[in-house]
Amino acid sequence: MTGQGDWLSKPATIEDVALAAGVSVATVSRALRNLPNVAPSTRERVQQVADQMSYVANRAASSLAAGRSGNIAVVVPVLDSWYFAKAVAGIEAVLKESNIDLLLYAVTNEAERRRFVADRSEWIRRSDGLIMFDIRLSAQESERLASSGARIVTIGTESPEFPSLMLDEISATRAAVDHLVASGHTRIGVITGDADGLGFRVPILRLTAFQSGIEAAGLGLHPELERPGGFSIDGGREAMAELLKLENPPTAVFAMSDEMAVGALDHMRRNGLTAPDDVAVVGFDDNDIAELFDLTTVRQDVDHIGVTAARLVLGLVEQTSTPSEPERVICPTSLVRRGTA
Amino acid sequence: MTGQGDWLSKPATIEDVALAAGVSVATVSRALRNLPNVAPSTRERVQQVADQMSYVANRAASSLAAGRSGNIAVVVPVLDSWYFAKAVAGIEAVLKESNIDLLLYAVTNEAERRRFVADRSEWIRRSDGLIMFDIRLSAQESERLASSGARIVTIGTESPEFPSLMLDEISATRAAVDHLVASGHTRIGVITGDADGLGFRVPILRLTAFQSGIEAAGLGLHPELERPGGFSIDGGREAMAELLKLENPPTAVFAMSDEMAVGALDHMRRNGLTAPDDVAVVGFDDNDIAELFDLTTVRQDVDHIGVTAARLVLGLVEQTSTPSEPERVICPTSLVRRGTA
DNA sequence: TTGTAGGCGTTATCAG
DNA sequence: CTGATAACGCCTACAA
Repeated sequence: MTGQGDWLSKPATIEDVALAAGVSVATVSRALRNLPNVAPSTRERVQQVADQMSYVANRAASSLAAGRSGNIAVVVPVLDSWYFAKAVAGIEAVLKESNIDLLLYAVTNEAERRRFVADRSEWIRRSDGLIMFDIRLSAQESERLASSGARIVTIGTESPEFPSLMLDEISATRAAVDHLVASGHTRIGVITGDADGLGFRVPILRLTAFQSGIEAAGLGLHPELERPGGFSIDGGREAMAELLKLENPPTAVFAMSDEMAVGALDHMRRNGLTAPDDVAVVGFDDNDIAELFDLTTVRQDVDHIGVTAARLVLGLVEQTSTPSEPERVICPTSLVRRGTA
Repeated sequence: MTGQGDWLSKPATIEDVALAAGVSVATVSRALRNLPNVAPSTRERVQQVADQMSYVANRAASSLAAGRSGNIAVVVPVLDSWYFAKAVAGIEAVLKESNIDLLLYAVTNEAERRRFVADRSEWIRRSDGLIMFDIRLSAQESERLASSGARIVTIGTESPEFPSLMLDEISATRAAVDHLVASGHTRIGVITGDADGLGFRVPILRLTAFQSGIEAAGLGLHPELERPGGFSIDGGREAMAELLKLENPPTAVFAMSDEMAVGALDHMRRNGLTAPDDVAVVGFDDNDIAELFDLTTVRQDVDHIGVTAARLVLGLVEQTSTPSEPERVICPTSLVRRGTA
């Protein structure tokens, strides 16, 4: 029982440390933050005293004085999905190294989205930088955000003002479609996605790519083969049900997420159908359950996306000057061939 | 194009508003926070001026002055798992209503855990309250945290100092075991869990309950039937592989999470085995994929857990006095009977 | 290398 | 009901 840890039950302030170490608060501040111009011996002594008093700078105070909050905000449309959970995990890991905190916001529907961009200054000033996933921004909105001094990295969306991370949706989707075409399929369906009218950009890109792939293969476009699946298992199930009810059902289906693909497969199984014999299925993501279903899918490295995004914001925060041309990172994808297609 | 929104490209301060409204900063502060003792007319005018200047209080400044950070920290052992993602989503939804921010920390291994409790003051003072999931705390550690003034709600763990949320692990597990026993099984295996030596309390409780269930049924305890699965799909797969290699393999298996159960099922399928004919399987959680695998499992309402935890911390933060007896909430579970057992 | 002191933007106390 | 005015705890020129 040492008991020397706590300081009078009230947190020690920088002044307490200064007093105890026999130096000025300025020196303590510099010493503890590893700034230059501090004698090694002084630094060490201050360090020790601080440790002994278990001193830790008051975040609010230093934020106020320094003008930086010391945290990064992450905005996602949903939390409880494989993709976002994984991405956030990647971000957290990076931020932790820099001792900066992660503020998490969910913008799950259009109403929240509007409020979010409307109250921009409020959110922006709670953090030094933002990572926004798939949040649609009108030209005016992103312009305003930028002029509000926001440091933002967008994922799944692009705007002229901010650096962004995207998959090469075109070639990713084309890989899936081409694979299906190469397997001899001529009637290919697609399960698209959106969530609560948030106007995701990604499914639009994928649909366009899908269509161009179909046309490139000399196959006609059939709107009835395009069904929304809401990026959920249930949605995938229903979409597949609709597709199979068609007079002339597809022999292959591309789902824009593994969840939807798995839902589709489940519907098939329940009706005694199997992939790829009855209908071939390709998913997107390569999440944990893809392997369980032996699902052929387009893999993306979500962890890497999170890590990269985090590094990007940190870069944005460090540098004072905004680069003329915001960086655009394209993340790689690859087709994982398994049993369903 | 109104253009009246931004204020000189620099955020307006409370003083700017006061000046523009012709009142003192004190009045502005009171008016905007809906405190009493402000003339309705005054309040309205201030409100308008503030809106027009799109003024929003500086979080750091008010935190410093008020002594409250305005955010709640959530500490989880992993982010990218169904359970935690879902729980955090529930928490976020509640906090959003109170306009308080969510700080997310992952404490994924023992080293991080140690650091976390060691630097307690640092974390504690970044937020007004914490929600800790499954983080093991020694008596001394929780004592210190409490005396550091931490307002904590624990989930999956209990300590004398803090309110907590737990499942009734005993009866939940017993429901699973009893179901298996009732189905005539006499040799029942269990796939346990832990993650990176974090010393989860939950799997220990479940194991104890499992054992007592076995004994209550008059069946002998067989240590070789207890296998760790690390709460992952792969872990479940391997555990089942081990169990099946036994000279006298179990005819039924209880897995402490659906992930592990599904992994186990996958291993069986690959070896031409099916549930429940070859081996009956019961999982725990009832997550999204449980239904896909027609998995009999113990359901818990994770969203509700998150919501309740959030309300608890908020309560802790509001009230100044700590209640003598920390609240203990027991969340309900139920056995969902499907096809695998 | 170190110290002094002004300021960061709010809140809260205490008069008026 | 409203207005001064100390804190709040730290950072950062500027001096020394």
